[in-house]
Amino acid sequence: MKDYSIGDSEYRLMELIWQYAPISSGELSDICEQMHGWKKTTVYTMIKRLCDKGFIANNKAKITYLVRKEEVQHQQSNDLVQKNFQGSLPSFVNAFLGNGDNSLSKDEAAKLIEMIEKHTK
Amino acid sequence: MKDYSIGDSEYRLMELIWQYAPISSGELSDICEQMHGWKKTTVYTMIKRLCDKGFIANNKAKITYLVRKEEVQHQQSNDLVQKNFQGSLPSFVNAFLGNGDNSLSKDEAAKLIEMIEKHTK
DNA sequence: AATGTAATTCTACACGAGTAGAATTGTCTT
DNA sequence: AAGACAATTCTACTCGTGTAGAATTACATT
Repeated sequence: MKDYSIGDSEYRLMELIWQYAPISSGELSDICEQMHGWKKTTVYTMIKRLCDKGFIANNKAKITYLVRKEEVQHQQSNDLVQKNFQGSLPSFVNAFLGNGDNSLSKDEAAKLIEMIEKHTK
Repeated sequence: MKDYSIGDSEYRLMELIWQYAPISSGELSDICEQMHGWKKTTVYTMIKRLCDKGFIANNKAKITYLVRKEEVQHQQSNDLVQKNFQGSLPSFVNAFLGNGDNSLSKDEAAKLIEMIEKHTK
């Protein structure tokens, strides 16, 4: 299993790449300038590091991603639940909902229950 | 709202503190030596940093916690879901469950559904 | 070939977290 | 008071990440 550890800013960059790929590094740096105020060298540094980690590829200034967002999210979710809740989804949800300060809409509840049923053996 | 950012090892130490508090720093360092192989100065360093961050207090070598585990977990869960899933619990659960490789027991499903219903408006 | 611009790498500094040795302080016992 | 031992702080080094200027390379246009 790959290691999907990634920092905060790197993840924000990945989100843009997932959204726009394939995209040129130049455009990407422009977008980051707009959205986050990052200097272009900063963006290039991050691009390089993400390449080194195997998240993306950069061929002739065309950026493509090598891992899908779903994979990363899946792994990160599981890591967190594993680390903080011994892998128990109910424990996580319990912590997430807390005491009434978080509540769900009808629609969200329906979606959740449907997923739960689908994944129950 | 307080900032509950905390590292991996620090969290493991917190878990012990939540479990055993109030406990002396000496005992704590012994336990850490056993469980994690940490040198006592390492433990004292972490204790100090956790004190500085306001997570715990150290009075006359008696360690007590200042924030409950539930608070930290609640905040961390929400941070993650906010950052990666725009606050949507269904999106999180969807990523967590993935494609069949994660499945729930009858019991877990029941617990989840109960919680969901309780928190649905 | 010379120049201009985009792309990329290099280098560097800062900060938090992980780790731990050295030094210091505190306290208890004799 | 002196010595022993526990408690604590200081210092320091390593990594990953965030950030960005300087330098270099690549390419296109004159």
